Amino acid sequence: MTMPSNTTIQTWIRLARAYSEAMSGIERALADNDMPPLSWYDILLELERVQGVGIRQFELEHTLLLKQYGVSRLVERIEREGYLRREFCTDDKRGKHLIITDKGKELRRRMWLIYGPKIEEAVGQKLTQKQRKDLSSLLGMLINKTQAAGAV
Amino acid sequence: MTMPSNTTIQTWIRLARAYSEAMSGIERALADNDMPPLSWYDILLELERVQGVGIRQFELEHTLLLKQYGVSRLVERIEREGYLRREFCTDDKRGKHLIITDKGKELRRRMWLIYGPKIEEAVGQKLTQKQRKDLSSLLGMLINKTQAAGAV
DNA sequence: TAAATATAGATGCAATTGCATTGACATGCA
DNA sequence: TGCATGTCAATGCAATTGCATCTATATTTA
Repeated sequence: MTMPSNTTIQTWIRLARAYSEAMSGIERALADNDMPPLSWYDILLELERVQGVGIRQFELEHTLLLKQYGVSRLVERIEREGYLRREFCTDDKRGKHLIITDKGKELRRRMWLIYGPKIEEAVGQKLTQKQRKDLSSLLGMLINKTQAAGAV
Repeated sequence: MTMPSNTTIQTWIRLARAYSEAMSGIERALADNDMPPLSWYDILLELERVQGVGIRQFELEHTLLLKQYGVSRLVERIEREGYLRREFCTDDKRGKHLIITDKGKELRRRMWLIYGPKIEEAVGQKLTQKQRKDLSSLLGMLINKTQAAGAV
């Protein structure tokens, strides 16, 4: 593998910068409103997507790019606060099914009221509709498509 | 502030995904080659940019989007391994000047041999030259321009 | 089927990060 | 000058993360 061109380097720098600026703004806004970190939102959204049937921890690893022990402990904390339940699997006794609680749905909804406007501020306000489509399309080319689509 | 459109949401999701995939690949490659995390590289590059005159810790906070205590401790660890020196400022006795050592320059160079090809893999290989320019330009519109340009 | 190997998830311990506060000095203002 | 306020950096303590390993169960293979 060869070295990147200057354009490639600059693109990477800006990708990192754009992401980091947006993300730190989001995390700050959540913390300022006494909300948990964004990772909680991502988990809760995935659980809400599958509508009650539950999801396995290892599925979250792949979907959210987390480490195995990361999921295990994150989920433990979220469960401790009552936003999800862990049920033993009947078909695979090693596993757990994760199921969002009503309280969890409510938290996700409240987090979105903070998170949504921050996305709009960081991305929506800065670009025209055409520019957003172009950017989305180009970013799509960088993403490993064997993975799931991903969460807001 | 209003809620984001679907296009805005998708753009944000892809931005996060593209960044996270690239970054985790980079960190994994560095760790696999017994190198320190990318944050060390960013610091060393900034120090190398200013060529011996040194840089203040608070400047790194803004340039690298780090917390004050984050810089303080990160720099302490890097210093402990001999990749930079901290000198007391004469003009501002509260402050320290950070200066990269020869060993630090050497480490940065070796890290680039891992880092560079990973950037090429994550960005360069996935896009044409025109696409890279377009992407860079669109990402540039998301970035808060009052901040410094940023590091590789 | 028994043994070998692989997978799901948890956990002890060390390293790192976050939060709040502190100490030391600098700056602004009366 | 003398005090109030602001800034630079460090640090104690709690929370989180990383790494390595462990237990339990599933799957493969001979």
